Amino acid sequence: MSSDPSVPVRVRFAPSPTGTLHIGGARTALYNWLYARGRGGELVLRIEDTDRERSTPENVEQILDALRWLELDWDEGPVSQFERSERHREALERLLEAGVAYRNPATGDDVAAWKREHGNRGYRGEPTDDPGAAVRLRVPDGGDTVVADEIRGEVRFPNESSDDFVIARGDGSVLYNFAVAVDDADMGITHVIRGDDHLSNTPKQLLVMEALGEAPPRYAHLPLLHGTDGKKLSKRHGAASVQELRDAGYLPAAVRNYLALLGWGTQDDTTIMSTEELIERFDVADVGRASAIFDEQKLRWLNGRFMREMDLDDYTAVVARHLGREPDDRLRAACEIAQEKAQTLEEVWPLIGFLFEEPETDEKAWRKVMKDGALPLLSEALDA
RNA sequence: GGCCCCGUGGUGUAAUGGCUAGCACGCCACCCUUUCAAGGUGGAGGAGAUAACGGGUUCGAUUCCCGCCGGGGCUACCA
Repeated sequence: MSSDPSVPVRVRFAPSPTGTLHIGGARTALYNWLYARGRGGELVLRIEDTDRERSTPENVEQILDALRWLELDWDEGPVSQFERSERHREALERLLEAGVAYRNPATGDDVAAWKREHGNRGYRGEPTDDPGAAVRLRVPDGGDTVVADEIRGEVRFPNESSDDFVIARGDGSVLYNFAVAVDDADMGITHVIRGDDHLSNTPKQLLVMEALGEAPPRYAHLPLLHGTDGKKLSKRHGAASVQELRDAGYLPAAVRNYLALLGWGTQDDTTIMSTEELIERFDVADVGRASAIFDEQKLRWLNGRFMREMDLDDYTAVVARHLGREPDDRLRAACEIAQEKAQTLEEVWPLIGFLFEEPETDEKAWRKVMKDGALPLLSEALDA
């Protein structure tokens, strides 16, 4: 991604704590991290928790936990967006006073009705004096709002078809698209790297920044990750969370490598890369435009490669931690055998477990095999 | 419905206005191995009417343009 080298890169990862971090979010975090680390820039972690209904401390902790496991560190934060409400309120007041934003009581149904009468043009409402009404931003009637995207090029959104959208609730609390614009500007974010699902939100954020007199950052919208059903990956569709990957016995380094390859590739076909190499080679401008499907088979293969390349002491330590055992000599000896076979940490125990615990005898199976006097026959063979 | 994005083998990707569209995963076979893996070698698979499909530009298009179909996103006083 090209940018003014005199301005240090400053990116942010801004998840909303409405559930666990799934692989789509993890990839977004990774790309931001790789980009920042590759240019000596900074990564800010911001928690988009303005939805008080769905945001919980547990979910925030889940996200931090996932990030730590992935070994993706950040330079600032976590910053709670909700705790910045004073700043948001100030900015909102400014727009209200300038007349760029106005209070309006219209509901979603009202807006839909208005649009039906106006040939689907963007909603334009009348200001009201009611201090308890929601606040909308005035969208210009003509022209386009254009998003200069590093991955997709210039994307134009005709203003005429955009509604005057709500930026604050009747109680004065601000909405997502407003808070994001204010925060990105305030925090001096230079590059916004996020999922494609935000591309349609970008003109709104651009309009807010313009109203505020702020210069916009650069944008890069990553293609979304889809499930095998072709649908957007989400928690609801059972998308794998980062902690599930951990429990399944994948190595953070392998996950980083795999995730990096989901939407991005090297020109020379290099597949297996250390994190250092990833940092050196990755550029968000080289990310593809098409959505990708998460393929666990390739992750397994990649993970196996990483596991086999570890030295035995590290390997034993990692296995011990996964199993909740002590990395003693016995485990080390067992690991030596398992290392060439296992693709994931989970696969290690089935391979070596018999060395640590008495195997259970399946009575039914035993009887089935030992019928017809097989036992004396075998004993005889053993003696001979 | 409106606005927007996307479309290279099953999956992830690479290169390219012009040799047989490359690589990886997966799949098949063989080798190695007491077994299973791992590893090695080779192969099938993108219809010799190949890049969803149909047009166009061009001497020539997967690559540029248009259309269409399909998938996806946004369209909340959610994020």
